[in-house]
Amino acid sequence: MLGKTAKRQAVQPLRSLPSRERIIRAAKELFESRGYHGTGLNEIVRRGKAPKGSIYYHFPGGKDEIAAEAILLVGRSFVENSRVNPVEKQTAADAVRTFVERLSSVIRESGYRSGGSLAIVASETATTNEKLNKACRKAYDLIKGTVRKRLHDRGFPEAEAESLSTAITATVEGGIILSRTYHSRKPLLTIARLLGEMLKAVDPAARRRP
Amino acid sequence: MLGKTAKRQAVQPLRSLPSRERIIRAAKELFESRGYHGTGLNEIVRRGKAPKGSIYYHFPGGKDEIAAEAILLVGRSFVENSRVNPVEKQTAADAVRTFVERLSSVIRESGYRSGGSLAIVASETATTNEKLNKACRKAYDLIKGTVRKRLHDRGFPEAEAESLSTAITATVEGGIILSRTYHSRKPLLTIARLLGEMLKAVDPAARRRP
DNA sequence: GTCTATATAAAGATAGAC
DNA sequence: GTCTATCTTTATATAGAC
Repeated sequence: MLGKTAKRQAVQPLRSLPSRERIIRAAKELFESRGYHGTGLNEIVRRGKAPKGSIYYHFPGGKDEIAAEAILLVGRSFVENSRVNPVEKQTAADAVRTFVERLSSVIRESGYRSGGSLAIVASETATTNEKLNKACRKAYDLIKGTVRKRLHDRGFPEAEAESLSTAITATVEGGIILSRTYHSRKPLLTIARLLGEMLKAVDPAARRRP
Repeated sequence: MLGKTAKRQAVQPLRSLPSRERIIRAAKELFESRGYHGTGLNEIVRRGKAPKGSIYYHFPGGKDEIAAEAILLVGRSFVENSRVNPVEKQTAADAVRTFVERLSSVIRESGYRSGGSLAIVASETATTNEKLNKACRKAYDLIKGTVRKRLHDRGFPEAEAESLSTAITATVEGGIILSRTYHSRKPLLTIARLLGEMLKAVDPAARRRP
């Protein structure tokens, strides 16, 4: 457990939390649904209820710096979220299935605007913005690393956990895109089921009762 | 077979082919790597070697109309491409595996700029541009329908072919994003292998020799 | 830290000559 | 069908008062 001195500012160091953090969160939400190029600084400060004049005080690097922080927040949010929701007693198959099912609910509740996904910004900046490309890699490393670790904890060999973490991440990202495009949970629910079946079939811990 | 009167203008009706078609192709290529919002009309006409002044003659609907055509071209290109490359004698597992492996080569050769993917535009416009959202659905319908048909031809039951086509499409789309982000074939190659193994395990035609 | 005002560039779109 | 010139809007970014 953490001591009493560890307040709820684990991730961001010690800087000004209120305005700066609100800008990052607003950017994250807007990027998720409209992409990097489709989101203006005006929209960000409006949504974040932050003063426009102070943007370049908090982010001397401008839009790029905001985006890099927002992207890393996506990765860190995933890690944090999967740390809070234990799913310890579930098999790998059940854990992935329920995670994707919940994700599909969250996306539907957002009107298919949200997605918790890096896919857009990563695609937009893969070969056109080195700084943001690096940020996206870091975020995917966080997500994939978390998935890999969970699989390994459940008895999957290192190499297999690594491969599966890539496939699971890719499938879920693609499923998010399909569900958002079709405005329907169905693609993600189909993927939840198939990923579960696939994992059950290859789970070394589940071979006891096939 | 087609009669001699059917020239190579199957898809687009009878309009002016040269300039208009070049604009659509240029838009498709630019959207794939930079997205809808990240691509300007100036870039499109420059890349398509088309006169800027004639854009609104060919596309009265402006950028949206160009984008809708470009998106449909992605879907039609996939169908056409999979019609030209027969892969008739392959199992479903081998067909998918070799397709994704080839795709990873194409993407690498483009400097990870290309991707043959709708993912970006679909994500950008899922809830912000109804016209383009519909175009993206049509394109995904074409892609998923082709995959589904191929699976069904190989003995997969209708329902299973439908589910698998969703999962395969999603996984490949996600894999494209990962490979482009990491500037590496590895994610797609991993996915090619795992998709192949997964399909082999569930292929009703392959149960003869497990 | 926050605000207003503004510089500067680029976007999408139009008009009208040719 | 094509071209140039231009309108309007919006974008990122900066300067400087408070």
